[in-house]
Amino acid sequence: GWRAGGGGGWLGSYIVRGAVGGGDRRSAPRRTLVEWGMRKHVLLYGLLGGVLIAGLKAIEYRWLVVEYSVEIYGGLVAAVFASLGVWLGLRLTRHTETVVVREVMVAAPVTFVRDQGKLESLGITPRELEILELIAAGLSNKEIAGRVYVSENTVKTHSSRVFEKLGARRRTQAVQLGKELRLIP
Amino acid sequence: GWRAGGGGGWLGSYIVRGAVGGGDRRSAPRRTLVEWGMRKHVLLYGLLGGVLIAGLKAIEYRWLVVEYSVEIYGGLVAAVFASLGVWLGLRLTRHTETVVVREVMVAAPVTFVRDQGKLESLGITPRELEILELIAAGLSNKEIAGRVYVSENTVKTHSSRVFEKLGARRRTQAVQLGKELRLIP
DNA sequence: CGAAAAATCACCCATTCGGGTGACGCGCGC
DNA sequence: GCGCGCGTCACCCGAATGGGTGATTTTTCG
Repeated sequence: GWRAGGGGGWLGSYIVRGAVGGGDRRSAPRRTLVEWGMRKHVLLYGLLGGVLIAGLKAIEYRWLVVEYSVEIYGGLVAAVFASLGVWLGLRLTRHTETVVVREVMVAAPVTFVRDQGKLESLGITPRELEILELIAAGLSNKEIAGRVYVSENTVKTHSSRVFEKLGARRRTQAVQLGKELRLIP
Repeated sequence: GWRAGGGGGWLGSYIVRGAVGGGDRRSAPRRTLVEWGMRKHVLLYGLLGGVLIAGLKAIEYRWLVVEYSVEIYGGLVAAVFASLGVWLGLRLTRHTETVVVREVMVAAPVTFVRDQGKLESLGITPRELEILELIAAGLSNKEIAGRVYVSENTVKTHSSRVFEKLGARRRTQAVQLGKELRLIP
């Protein structure tokens, strides 16, 4: 015969110490949460051990053949505690996440900011810039004149001035330079 | 007394089956590697179990008081298998990584991708596209002619065709449309 | 091979563009 | 008040551009 009470208590305390030591090393960063989880696990573990012992003791007086009880008992204990160990191990490391931050190139919404400094340094007036924008939009001088309600000659004057200030000899070149210098989007 | 040989073998085979089942469910994706690791673990596990049984049997004939051998045996088995279970559980889930992809807004190096579909649907030839690009760069027909080693008349023909295909009436408009349609950067 | 597509070049004509000059009015600051 | 910057407009002229037609050569592809 074997004494269930003494065995159960001894086993329980032993496992408790082992489990606490292992868990504490692995989950150092989040101490508070893990410690609570550990206690819960330990309690559950000891409880299950006690239930097992009690169950085995009850069984002993009913069905089991005495001659093989040691073997069966050892096997059951090993199997159950091994399973519990695996389960506990999985529990302990279930939240061990390795966060991998991967930077992904995302097309940034191109917010155009006009280079006011370059604008002033070149001496380009607001009206001239407006004409340049309309030129960049692909409008002819006549169309621009109609759009801003001035004569075509005025548009030509403005465009000539802005070309001169940009150092451009053609309107396509002016557009190209204007985009490069961040004067127009 | 108890029979170490029979007990060891029975325990070993039981644990093996339990461990294989658990590991197989959790690590389905990387089957080959894990299966090898599993076998290693299983072998190690069984081996340790056998060693334990053998050790216990040897100990039985030397020091231990027979009356308490069952209790001690059960406790040792439980402790060792519980530890092994924890260890095995940790092993099995050690590489469980949760990859968190965090998208970061980065000033996108504007990778221009030409819209080949629109290019073909409009029937714009490579040469015409080349001329359009040079127009967008702000070059005159004469400059383009010198750049690509053809006569100015040829450049005019190409530009006329590409204007017609784009529905543009001026080169600035053609440039604007070309950029909108993602034909030129 | 042979047809279709692409590339090349020429000529003509009208429009647009670029450059230059001159002028007028308006608002702002010295 | 006067100068200055800015915006406006006009005229002239040469160059560049756009549009059309026609033709030849080269490349591509069935």
